[in-house]
Amino acid sequence: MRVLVVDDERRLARSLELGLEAEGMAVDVAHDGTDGLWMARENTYDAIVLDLMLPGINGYRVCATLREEGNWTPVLMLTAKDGEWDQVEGLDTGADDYLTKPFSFPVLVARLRAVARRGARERPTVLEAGDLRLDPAARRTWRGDDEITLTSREFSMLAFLMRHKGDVVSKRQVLEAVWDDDFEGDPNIVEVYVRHLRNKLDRPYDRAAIQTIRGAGYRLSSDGG
Amino acid sequence: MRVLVVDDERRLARSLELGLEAEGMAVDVAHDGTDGLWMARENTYDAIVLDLMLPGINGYRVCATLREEGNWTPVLMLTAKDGEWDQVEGLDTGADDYLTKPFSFPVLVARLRAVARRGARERPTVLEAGDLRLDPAARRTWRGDDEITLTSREFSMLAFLMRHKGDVVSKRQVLEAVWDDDFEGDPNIVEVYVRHLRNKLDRPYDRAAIQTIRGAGYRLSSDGG
DNA sequence: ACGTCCGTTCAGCGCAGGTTCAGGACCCGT
DNA sequence: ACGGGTCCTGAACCTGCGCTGAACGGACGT
Repeated sequence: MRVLVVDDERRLARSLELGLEAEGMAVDVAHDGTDGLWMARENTYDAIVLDLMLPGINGYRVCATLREEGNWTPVLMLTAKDGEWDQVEGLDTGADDYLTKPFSFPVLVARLRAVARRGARERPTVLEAGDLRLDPAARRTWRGDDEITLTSREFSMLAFLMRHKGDVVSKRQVLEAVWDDDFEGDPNIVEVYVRHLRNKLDRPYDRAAIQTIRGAGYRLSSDGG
Repeated sequence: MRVLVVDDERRLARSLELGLEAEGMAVDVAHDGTDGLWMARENTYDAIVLDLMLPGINGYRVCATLREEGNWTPVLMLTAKDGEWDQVEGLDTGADDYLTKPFSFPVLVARLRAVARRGARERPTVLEAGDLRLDPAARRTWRGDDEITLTSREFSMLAFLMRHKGDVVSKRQVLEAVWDDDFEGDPNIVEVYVRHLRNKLDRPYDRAAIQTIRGAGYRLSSDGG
């Protein structure tokens, strides 16, 4: 059984590596999101242990990216938080299970085996908000029965908004999720893309899915406007 | 175990850093609220030691901001005062524990470990006071079934009042929490915003959620008026 | 080489919403 | 009754946010 461990806490990663090898698994380790993503792409694993908070690209995006690329290797997400939201979030991204830090090692092994046994997910998740639908794996979007063609940036921005539907997300959050954690350009780019999305999703249908909350950010209405 | 220490007293911060590292922890240090907030956002810690009184942004707002952004890293608040208000205030903000200066180092370590072990807090539900409801994540407010649209300032002021429902809060406290702890403008701004809130929340419903306690401050009635 | 598509930057504009201010109402002590 | 202080009120002012259209430049295909 081949396992990839992605965690930036070296000591934890190291002890996981040793522990899992003691369980008879073949373990690869990556210490940040970029490496993790790269290794997951290049190799075939039976499961991936993925920390949510990572330097470079966070676990959330690593998982989402893999899924969007059609890679359905089982993912066990590690998270330092235990809020209900994070659970939903993790699963919505395409993680198959999650574990809250701190966790006991035997539990991790059990969950990991279960997730790997269950095999890769059969069905990709489709995000919905009213009559707005978005399929991350197929990279397709619909408003009702009409398919909407979006560019790459537009798509990942809408995906992010839909994962947070109903909640206000700040411009900063959007930048970190859709662009990069250390994006240093003009934040106005977010406004520009909101505009693009509105032109494609709202204007032709006389709807208002994306609301702007002045001084706070944007909110995708959970009923699609 | 990764810990972030935010304290502007360099000597104390330094000795905490050394002491905690001697306990086997990985310690990062920030000397003001702005840096602290930034580091808490950028990294993942098992716990944060946060001084209440800070230059830049005070500890109260650092914690509140993190929570509003969905960051539930355990926070141990340090305060130089030992007044009842500060305890309530600290915990209401989303701090998990507090410690009054001066404190003994072993006690700090013990509390810190306890707070980290207990893990991050659960995400709070919406704030309620009678038929007044406020959802920090969605940035929405209702009186009964009617949704009330508030501006950014109005919203954060009402959020503050609701976190302290039933308690009298002074104008000074409001200024420090909603504006800045070094706000130097006309304190009358608080009265102006109380007025705005009353116009939106009370007047149309013939209610009186926000009471003024002459010479002391304001109180949000815990039953919404 | 050229055209097209996308991502990004930029400057101008309109206005929501924040802040200030002055006058009036009210409360309280003397 | 009077005066001082606190709070309320309405309006005016003005900053900065978000919106918009256009232009630039790189990647890519033809």
